[in-house]
Amino acid sequence: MKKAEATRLMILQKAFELIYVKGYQTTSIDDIIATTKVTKGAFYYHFKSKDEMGLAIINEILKPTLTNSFIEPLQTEENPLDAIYNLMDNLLMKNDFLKVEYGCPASNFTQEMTPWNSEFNKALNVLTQEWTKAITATIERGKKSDTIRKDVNAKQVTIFVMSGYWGIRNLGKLENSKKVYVSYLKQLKIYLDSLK
Amino acid sequence: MKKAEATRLMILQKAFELIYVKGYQTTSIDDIIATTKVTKGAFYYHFKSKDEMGLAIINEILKPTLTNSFIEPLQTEENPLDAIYNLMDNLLMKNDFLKVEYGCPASNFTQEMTPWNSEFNKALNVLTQEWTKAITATIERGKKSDTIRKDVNAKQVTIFVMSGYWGIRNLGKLENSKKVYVSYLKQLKIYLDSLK
DNA sequence: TCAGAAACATACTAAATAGTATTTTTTGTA
DNA sequence: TACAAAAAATACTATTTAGTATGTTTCTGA
Repeated sequence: MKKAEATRLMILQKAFELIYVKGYQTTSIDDIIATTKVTKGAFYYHFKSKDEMGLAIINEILKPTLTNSFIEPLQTEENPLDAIYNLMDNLLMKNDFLKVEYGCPASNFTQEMTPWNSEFNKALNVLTQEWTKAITATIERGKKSDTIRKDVNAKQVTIFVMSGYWGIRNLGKLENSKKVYVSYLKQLKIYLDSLK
Repeated sequence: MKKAEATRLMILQKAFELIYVKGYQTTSIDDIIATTKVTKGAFYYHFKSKDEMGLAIINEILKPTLTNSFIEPLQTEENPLDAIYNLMDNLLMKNDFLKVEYGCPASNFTQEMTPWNSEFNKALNVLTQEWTKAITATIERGKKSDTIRKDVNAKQVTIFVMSGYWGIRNLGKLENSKKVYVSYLKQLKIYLDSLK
Protein backbone atom coordinates (compact mmCIF):
# COMPACT_ATOMS: atom_id res chain seq x y z
CA MET A 1 0.00 0.00 0.00
CA LYS A 2 1.26 3.44 -0.91
CA LYS A 3 1.83 5.84 1.94
CA ALA A 4 -0.88 8.22 0.78
CA GLU A 5 -3.39 5.39 0.70
CA ALA A 6 -2.34 4.46 4.21
CA THR A 7 -2.94 8.01 5.39
CA ARG A 8 -6.34 8.07 3.79
CA LEU A 9 -7.31 4.77 5.40
CA MET A 10 -5.98 5.90 8.77
CA ILE A 11 -8.10 9.03 8.58
CA LEU A 12 -11.15 6.97 7.70
CA GLN A 13 -10.59 4.53 10.53
CA LYS A 14 -10.03 7.14 13.22
CA ALA A 15 -12.84 9.32 11.90
CA PHE A 16 -15.12 6.32 11.99
CA GLU A 17 -14.19 5.65 15.60
CA LEU A 18 -14.93 9.26 16.54
CA ILE A 19 -18.22 9.30 14.68
CA TYR A 20 -19.26 5.94 16.08
CA VAL A 21 -18.69 7.30 19.58
CA LYS A 22 -19.90 10.88 19.22
CA GLY A 23 -22.12 10.98 16.17
CA TYR A 24 -21.50 12.50 12.75
CA GLN A 25 -22.71 16.04 13.36
CA THR A 26 -20.90 16.43 16.63
CA THR A 27 -17.63 15.24 15.18
CA SER A 28 -15.91 18.20 13.54
CA ILE A 29 -13.13 18.20 10.98
CA ASP A 30 -11.00 19.81 13.66
CA ASP A 31 -11.73 16.87 15.96
CA ILE A 32 -10.65 14.52 13.22
CA ILE A 33 -7.43 16.28 12.35
CA ALA A 34 -6.62 16.58 16.04
CA THR A 35 -6.87 12.85 16.70
CA THR A 36 -5.33 11.77 13.41
CA LYS A 37 -2.52 14.32 13.72
CA VAL A 38 -3.03 15.12 10.10
CA THR A 39 -3.25 18.71 8.98
CA LYS A 40 -6.24 20.30 7.35
CA GLY A 41 -4.37 20.48 4.08
CA ALA A 42 -3.79 16.75 4.17
CA PHE A 43 -7.37 16.04 5.10
CA TYR A 44 -8.76 18.09 2.23
CA TYR A 45 -6.21 16.58 -0.11
CA HIS A 46 -7.80 13.19 0.49
CA PHE A 47 -11.45 14.23 0.80
CA LYS A 48 -13.06 17.16 -0.86
CA SER A 49 -15.68 17.54 1.86
CA LYS A 50 -16.80 16.12 5.17
CA ASP A 51 -19.69 14.36 3.49
CA GLU A 52 -17.41 12.73 0.95
CA MET A 53 -15.43 11.36 3.85
CA GLY A 54 -18.67 10.16 5.47
CA LEU A 55 -19.57 8.27 2.34
CA ALA A 56 -16.08 6.80 2.18
CA ILE A 57 -16.53 5.55 5.74
CA ILE A 58 -19.68 3.75 4.72
CA ASN A 59 -18.17 2.23 1.61
CA GLU A 60 -14.64 1.55 2.78
CA ILE A 61 -15.06 0.81 6.48
CA LEU A 62 -18.61 -0.34 7.10
CA LYS A 63 -19.00 -2.35 3.91
CA PRO A 64 -16.03 -4.66 4.50
CA THR A 65 -17.14 -5.11 8.09
CA LEU A 66 -20.58 -6.06 6.89
CA THR A 67 -19.12 -8.64 4.57
CA ASN A 68 -16.77 -10.13 7.13
CA SER A 69 -18.87 -10.01 10.25
CA PHE A 70 -22.47 -9.97 9.07
CA ILE A 71 -22.52 -12.04 5.89
CA GLU A 72 -19.64 -14.48 5.77
CA PRO A 73 -20.54 -16.21 9.06
CA LEU A 74 -23.93 -17.02 7.58
CA GLN A 75 -22.30 -18.89 4.73
CA THR A 76 -19.77 -20.93 6.66
CA GLU A 77 -22.17 -22.37 9.25
CA GLU A 78 -23.87 -25.57 8.11
CA ASN A 79 -27.31 -25.33 9.72
CA PRO A 80 -29.18 -22.19 8.54
CA LEU A 81 -31.13 -21.47 11.72
CA ASP A 82 -28.01 -21.97 13.81
CA ALA A 83 -26.21 -19.70 11.38
CA ILE A 84 -28.64 -16.86 12.00
CA TYR A 85 -28.77 -17.34 15.74
CA ASN A 86 -25.01 -17.66 16.11
CA LEU A 87 -24.50 -14.61 13.93
CA MET A 88 -26.64 -12.52 16.24
CA ASP A 89 -25.07 -14.02 19.31
CA ASN A 90 -21.62 -13.23 18.01
CA LEU A 91 -22.50 -9.71 16.90
CA LEU A 92 -24.20 -8.83 20.15
CA MET A 93 -22.20 -10.71 22.76
CA LYS A 94 -18.75 -11.43 21.35
CA ASN A 95 -17.81 -8.98 18.61
CA ASP A 96 -15.63 -6.26 20.04
CA PHE A 97 -15.64 -3.94 17.10
CA LEU A 98 -19.21 -3.10 18.12
CA LYS A 99 -19.84 -1.69 21.57
CA VAL A 100 -23.13 -1.78 23.41
CA GLU A 101 -22.89 1.86 24.51
CA TYR A 102 -22.48 3.11 20.95
CA GLY A 103 -25.07 0.95 19.22
CA CYS A 104 -24.92 -0.15 15.61
CA PRO A 105 -22.88 2.12 13.32
CA ALA A 106 -25.13 1.58 10.31
CA SER A 107 -28.20 2.26 12.41
CA ASN A 108 -26.65 5.39 13.91
CA PHE A 109 -25.73 6.68 10.48
CA THR A 110 -29.21 5.98 9.21
CA GLN A 111 -30.86 7.87 12.02
CA GLU A 112 -28.59 10.84 11.78
CA MET A 113 -28.04 11.34 8.07
CA THR A 114 -31.04 9.91 6.29
CA PRO A 115 -33.21 12.99 6.85
CA TRP A 116 -30.90 15.40 5.09
CA ASN A 117 -28.54 13.54 2.81
CA SER A 118 -29.81 11.25 0.10
CA GLU A 119 -26.33 10.11 -0.87
CA PHE A 120 -25.84 8.59 2.56
CA ASN A 121 -29.27 7.12 2.31
CA LYS A 122 -28.43 5.34 -0.91
CA ALA A 123 -25.12 4.03 0.37
CA LEU A 124 -26.71 2.72 3.55
CA ASN A 125 -29.50 1.13 1.59
CA VAL A 126 -26.95 -0.83 -0.39
CA LEU A 127 -25.50 -2.23 2.82
CA THR A 128 -28.92 -3.16 4.13
CA GLN A 129 -29.88 -4.80 0.87
CA GLU A 130 -26.75 -6.91 0.93
CA TRP A 131 -27.41 -8.12 4.43
CA THR A 132 -31.05 -8.77 3.57
CA LYS A 133 -30.03 -10.87 0.58
CA ALA A 134 -27.60 -12.91 2.68
CA ILE A 135 -30.14 -13.68 5.40
CA THR A 136 -32.89 -14.46 2.93
CA ALA A 137 -30.56 -16.81 1.04
CA THR A 138 -29.72 -18.56 4.31
CA ILE A 139 -33.40 -19.13 5.03
CA GLU A 140 -34.05 -20.38 1.53
CA ARG A 141 -31.15 -22.79 1.98
CA GLY A 142 -32.85 -24.05 5.12
CA LYS A 143 -36.07 -24.60 3.25
CA LYS A 144 -34.25 -26.62 0.59
CA SER A 145 -32.44 -28.76 3.16
CA ASP A 146 -35.69 -29.22 5.10
CA THR A 147 -34.44 -27.62 8.30
CA ILE A 148 -36.96 -24.80 7.79
CA ARG A 149 -40.64 -25.25 6.93
CA LYS A 150 -41.54 -24.67 3.27
CA ASP A 151 -44.33 -22.24 4.10
CA VAL A 152 -41.97 -19.81 5.81
CA ASN A 153 -41.71 -16.47 4.03
CA ALA A 154 -37.97 -15.90 3.84
CA LYS A 155 -38.09 -12.17 3.07
CA GLN A 156 -40.56 -11.49 5.88
CA VAL A 157 -38.51 -13.40 8.39
CA THR A 158 -35.41 -11.53 7.28
CA ILE A 159 -37.07 -8.19 7.84
CA PHE A 160 -38.37 -9.31 11.21
CA VAL A 161 -34.98 -10.55 12.34
CA MET A 162 -33.12 -7.51 11.04
CA SER A 163 -35.46 -5.07 12.68
CA GLY A 164 -35.03 -6.92 15.94
CA TYR A 165 -31.29 -6.59 15.66
CA TRP A 166 -31.36 -2.88 14.93
CA GLY A 167 -33.85 -2.24 17.66
CA ILE A 168 -32.02 -4.16 20.33
CA ARG A 169 -28.81 -2.31 19.46
CA ASN A 170 -30.69 0.91 20.06
CA LEU A 171 -32.15 -0.33 23.31
CA GLY A 172 -28.76 -1.56 24.49
CA LYS A 173 -27.31 1.85 23.71
CA LEU A 174 -30.01 3.55 25.72
CA GLU A 175 -29.65 1.31 28.74
CA ASN A 176 -25.92 0.89 28.28
CA SER A 177 -26.14 -2.76 29.18
CA LYS A 178 -25.93 -6.08 27.42
CA LYS A 179 -28.67 -7.43 29.65
CA VAL A 180 -31.31 -6.63 27.04
CA TYR A 181 -29.24 -8.53 24.49
CA VAL A 182 -29.64 -11.71 26.52
CA SER A 183 -33.42 -11.38 26.65
CA TYR A 184 -33.53 -10.61 22.97
CA LEU A 185 -31.42 -13.62 22.06
CA LYS A 186 -33.58 -15.99 24.11
CA GLN A 187 -36.73 -14.89 22.33
CA LEU A 188 -34.96 -14.89 18.98
CA LYS A 189 -34.08 -18.54 19.58
CA ILE A 190 -37.71 -19.37 20.38
CA TYR A 191 -38.87 -17.53 17.30
CA LEU A 192 -36.32 -19.20 15.04
CA ASP A 193 -37.22 -22.60 16.46
CA SER A 194 -40.82 -21.97 15.47
CA LEU A 195 -39.69 -21.91 11.84
CA LYS A 196 -38.54 -25.52 11.94
CA MET B 1 -53.96 28.48 29.69
CA LYS B 2 -52.00 31.68 30.10
CA LYS B 3 -50.63 33.26 26.95
CA ALA B 4 -47.03 32.72 27.96
CA GLU B 5 -47.69 29.04 28.51
CA ALA B 6 -49.27 28.87 25.10
CA THR B 7 -46.17 30.43 23.53
CA ARG B 8 -43.94 27.98 25.32
CA LEU B 9 -46.01 25.02 24.17
CA MET B 10 -46.15 26.36 20.62
CA ILE B 11 -42.36 26.62 20.54
CA LEU B 12 -42.05 23.08 21.85
CA GLN B 13 -44.46 21.70 19.29
CA LYS B 14 -42.92 23.42 16.29
CA ALA B 15 -39.41 22.69 17.50
CA PHE B 16 -40.36 19.06 17.90
CA GLU B 17 -41.66 18.96 14.33
CA LEU B 18 -38.43 20.45 13.03
CA ILE B 19 -36.25 18.12 15.06
CA TYR B 20 -38.32 15.09 14.12
CA VAL B 21 -37.82 15.96 10.46
CA LYS B 22 -34.23 17.23 10.47
CA GLY B 23 -32.62 15.91 13.61
CA TYR B 24 -31.62 17.73 16.79
CA GLN B 25 -28.12 18.84 15.85
CA THR B 26 -29.11 20.14 12.44
CA THR B 27 -31.99 22.14 13.83
CA SER B 28 -30.65 25.48 15.01
CA ILE B 29 -32.21 27.96 17.39
CA ASP B 30 -32.42 30.30 14.41
CA ASP B 31 -34.41 27.66 12.52
CA ILE B 32 -36.76 27.40 15.45
CA ILE B 33 -37.30 31.12 15.91
CA ALA B 34 -37.79 31.50 12.17
CA THR B 35 -40.59 28.96 11.99
CA THR B 36 -42.20 29.91 15.28
CA LYS B 37 -41.94 33.63 14.51
CA VAL B 38 -40.79 34.14 18.04
CA THR B 39 -37.77 36.28 18.75
CA LYS B 40 -34.59 35.08 20.34
CA GLY B 41 -35.40 37.03 23.45
CA ALA B 42 -38.69 35.23 23.77
CA PHE B 43 -37.12 31.87 23.13
CA TYR B 44 -34.48 32.37 25.81
CA TYR B 45 -37.09 33.72 28.16
CA HIS B 46 -38.83 30.34 28.07
CA PHE B 47 -35.77 28.07 27.85
CA LYS B 48 -32.38 28.78 29.24
CA SER B 49 -30.61 26.64 26.66
CA LYS B 50 -31.23 24.50 23.61
CA ASP B 51 -30.73 21.37 25.65
CA GLU B 52 -33.28 22.46 28.23
CA MET B 53 -35.73 22.83 25.39
CA GLY B 54 -34.77 19.38 24.11
CA LEU B 55 -35.53 17.89 27.51
CA ALA B 56 -38.82 19.75 27.63
CA ILE B 57 -39.73 18.22 24.27
CA ILE B 58 -39.14 14.77 25.69
CA ASN B 59 -41.08 15.41 28.86
CA GLU B 60 -43.86 17.62 27.57
CA ILE B 61 -44.39 16.41 24.02
CA LEU B 62 -43.14 12.85 23.75
CA LYS B 63 -44.29 11.69 27.16
CA PRO B 64 -47.98 12.53 26.68
CA THR B 65 -47.85 10.98 23.23
CA LEU B 66 -46.40 7.85 24.73
CA THR B 67 -49.19 7.68 27.25
CA ASN B 68 -51.95 8.33 24.75
CA SER B 69 -50.74 6.38 21.76
CA PHE B 70 -48.43 3.72 23.14
CA ILE B 71 -49.82 2.80 26.53
CA GLU B 72 -53.52 3.57 26.78
CA PRO B 73 -54.50 1.44 23.77
CA LEU B 74 -52.96 -1.55 25.53
CA GLN B 75 -55.27 -1.07 28.47
CA THR B 76 -58.55 -0.56 26.67
CA GLU B 77 -58.33 -3.61 24.41
CA GLU B 78 -59.71 -6.77 26.01
CA ASN B 79 -57.49 -9.52 24.59
CA PRO B 80 -53.81 -8.94 25.50
CA LEU B 81 -52.24 -10.40 22.37
CA ASP B 82 -54.67 -8.50 20.18
CA ALA B 83 -53.87 -5.42 22.21
CA ILE B 84 -50.18 -5.67 21.41
CA TYR B 85 -50.69 -6.51 17.76
CA ASN B 86 -53.28 -3.80 17.23
CA LEU B 87 -51.09 -1.28 19.00
CA MET B 88 -48.24 -1.95 16.57
CA ASP B 89 -50.58 -2.01 13.60
CA ASN B 90 -52.01 1.34 14.63
CA LEU B 91 -48.65 2.92 15.35
CA LEU B 92 -47.11 1.75 12.12
CA MET B 93 -49.94 1.87 9.64
CA LYS B 94 -52.56 4.29 10.92
CA ASN B 95 -51.07 6.85 13.29
CA ASP B 96 -50.36 10.05 11.43
CA PHE B 97 -48.36 11.81 14.09
CA LEU B 98 -45.56 9.38 13.19
CA LYS B 99 -44.26 9.35 9.62
CA VAL B 100 -42.42 6.51 8.00
CA GLU B 101 -39.76 8.78 6.48
CA TYR B 102 -38.82 10.27 9.82
CA GLY B 103 -38.83 7.14 11.94
CA CYS B 104 -39.58 7.01 15.64
CA PRO B 105 -38.93 10.25 17.53
CA ALA B 106 -37.79 8.52 20.70
CA SER B 107 -35.48 6.29 18.72
CA ASN B 108 -34.08 9.24 16.78
CA PHE B 109 -33.43 11.13 19.97
CA THR B 110 -31.77 8.11 21.51
CA GLN B 111 -29.42 7.65 18.60
CA GLU B 112 -28.47 11.27 18.35
CA MET B 113 -28.21 12.44 21.93
CA THR B 114 -27.37 9.42 24.03
CA PRO B 115 -23.66 9.52 23.25
CA TRP B 116 -23.08 13.03 24.57
CA ASN B 117 -25.88 14.01 26.92
CA SER B 118 -26.72 11.93 29.94
CA GLU B 119 -29.71 14.08 30.86
CA PHE B 120 -31.42 13.15 27.61
CA ASN B 121 -30.42 9.58 28.21
CA LYS B 122 -32.15 9.55 31.58
CA ALA B 123 -35.30 11.19 30.28
CA LEU B 124 -35.53 8.78 27.36
CA ASN B 125 -34.93 5.86 29.65
CA VAL B 126 -37.94 6.89 31.70
CA LEU B 127 -40.12 6.79 28.60
CA THR B 128 -38.81 3.39 27.61
CA GLN B 129 -39.32 2.01 31.09
CA GLU B 130 -42.91 3.18 31.09
CA TRP B 131 -43.64 1.52 27.80
CA THR B 132 -41.87 -1.63 28.94
CA LYS B 133 -43.95 -1.76 32.09
CA ALA B 134 -47.18 -1.35 30.13
CA ILE B 135 -46.37 -4.12 27.65
CA THR B 136 -45.16 -6.46 30.37
CA ALA B 137 -48.32 -5.86 32.36
CA THR B 138 -50.40 -6.65 29.30
CA ILE B 139 -48.62 -9.96 28.85
CA GLU B 140 -49.00 -10.83 32.52
CA ARG B 141 -52.67 -10.07 32.18
CA GLY B 142 -52.81 -12.55 29.32
CA LYS B 143 -51.14 -15.18 31.43
CA LYS B 144 -53.71 -14.67 34.19
CA SER B 145 -56.64 -14.85 31.80
CA ASP B 146 -55.11 -17.91 30.11
CA THR B 147 -54.80 -16.32 26.68
CA ILE B 148 -51.02 -16.54 26.99
CA ARG B 149 -49.04 -19.59 28.13
CA LYS B 150 -47.83 -19.52 31.71
CA ASP B 151 -44.24 -20.33 30.78
CA VAL B 152 -43.90 -17.19 28.67
CA ASN B 153 -41.33 -14.74 30.03
CA ALA B 154 -43.18 -11.42 29.92
CA LYS B 155 -40.16 -9.18 30.25
CA GLN B 156 -38.26 -11.02 27.54
CA VAL B 157 -41.16 -10.88 25.16
CA THR B 158 -41.55 -7.17 25.85
CA ILE B 159 -37.92 -6.50 24.99
CA PHE B 160 -38.20 -8.61 21.86
CA VAL B 161 -41.33 -6.83 20.70
CA MET B 162 -40.02 -3.37 21.52
CA SER B 163 -36.76 -3.92 19.73
CA GLY B 164 -38.66 -5.09 16.70
CA TYR B 165 -40.71 -1.92 16.72
CA TRP B 166 -37.70 0.38 17.01
CA GLY B 167 -35.83 -1.52 14.36
CA ILE B 168 -38.63 -1.55 11.84
CA ARG B 169 -39.08 2.18 12.30
CA ASN B 170 -35.44 2.60 11.44
CA LEU B 171 -35.70 0.31 8.44
CA GLY B 172 -38.83 2.10 7.23
CA LYS B 173 -37.00 5.39 7.52
CA LEU B 174 -34.11 4.07 5.47
CA GLU B 175 -36.27 2.63 2.73
CA ASN B 176 -38.87 5.37 3.01
CA SER B 177 -41.66 2.86 2.57
CA LYS B 178 -44.28 1.21 4.70
CA LYS B 179 -43.76 -2.03 2.80
CA VAL B 180 -41.37 -3.31 5.45
CA TYR B 181 -44.00 -2.54 8.08
CA VAL B 182 -46.36 -5.03 6.46
CA SER B 183 -43.77 -7.81 6.52
CA TYR B 184 -42.89 -6.99 10.08
CA LEU B 185 -46.50 -7.06 11.21
CA LYS B 186 -47.14 -10.45 9.59
CA GLN B 187 -44.23 -12.03 11.41
CA LEU B 188 -45.14 -10.25 14.62
CA LYS B 189 -48.56 -11.86 14.43
CA ILE B 190 -47.03 -15.29 13.92
CA TYR B 191 -44.68 -14.73 16.83
CA LEU B 192 -47.45 -13.48 19.12
CA ASP B 193 -49.65 -16.44 18.17
CA SER B 194 -46.87 -18.75 19.28
CA LEU B 195 -47.29 -17.39 22.80
CA LYS B 196 -50.85 -18.69 23.08
C1' DT C 1 -54.05 54.05 37.48
C1' DC C 2 -49.73 52.95 38.10
C1' DA C 3 -45.70 50.29 39.64
C1' DG C 4 -43.45 46.33 39.03
C1' DA C 5 -42.99 42.10 37.14
C1' DA C 6 -43.69 39.09 33.22
C1' DA C 7 -43.20 38.54 28.33
C1' DC C 8 -41.06 39.64 24.36
C1' DA C 9 -37.75 42.37 20.95
C1' DT C 10 -33.26 43.97 19.14
C1' DA C 11 -28.68 44.08 18.49
C1' DC C 12 -24.83 42.18 19.57
C1' DT C 13 -20.62 38.58 20.78
C1' DA C 14 -17.40 34.88 21.04
C1' DA C 15 -16.56 30.53 19.57
C1' DA C 16 -16.84 26.90 16.36
C1' DT C 17 -17.39 25.33 11.86
C1' DA C 18 -16.46 23.71 6.98
C1' DG C 19 -13.80 24.97 3.60
C1' DT C 20 -9.94 27.60 0.71
C1' DA C 21 -5.66 29.76 -1.03
C1' DT C 22 -1.09 29.37 -0.90
C1' DT C 23 3.18 27.53 0.22
C1' DT C 24 6.31 23.82 1.47
C1' DT C 25 7.94 19.18 1.61
C1' DT C 26 8.24 14.58 -0.06
C1' DT C 27 8.46 11.11 -3.56
C1' DG C 28 8.91 8.62 -7.70
C1' DT C 29 11.08 8.50 -12.01
C1' DA C 30 13.54 9.92 -16.56
C1' DT D 1 20.21 14.41 -9.71
C1' DA D 2 16.72 17.22 -11.47
C1' DC D 3 12.11 18.03 -11.64
C1' DA D 4 7.32 17.46 -11.80
C1' DA D 5 3.64 15.82 -9.50
C1' DA D 6 1.83 14.07 -5.24
C1' DA D 7 1.23 14.82 -0.45
C1' DA D 8 1.05 17.63 3.35
C1' DA D 9 1.46 22.03 6.11
C1' DT D 10 0.03 26.85 7.26
C1' DA D 11 -2.67 30.58 7.61
C1' DC D 12 -6.65 32.41 6.57
C1' DT D 13 -12.08 33.37 5.65
C1' DA D 14 -17.00 33.59 5.65
C1' DT D 15 -20.81 31.70 7.97
C1' DT D 16 -23.26 29.70 11.38
C1' DT D 17 -23.91 28.74 15.99
C1' DA D 18 -25.62 29.14 20.90
C1' DG D 19 -26.06 32.44 23.94
C1' DT D 20 -26.19 37.44 26.18
C1' DA D 21 -26.97 42.33 27.34
C1' DT D 22 -30.04 45.54 27.25
C1' DG D 23 -33.76 47.34 25.87
C1' DT D 24 -39.29 47.82 25.18
C1' DT D 25 -43.98 46.34 25.57
C1' DT D 26 -47.76 44.07 27.93
C1' DC D 27 -50.10 42.43 31.71
C1' DT D 28 -51.73 42.28 36.54
C1' DG D 29 -53.07 43.29 40.98
C1' DA D 30 -53.10 46.73 44.88
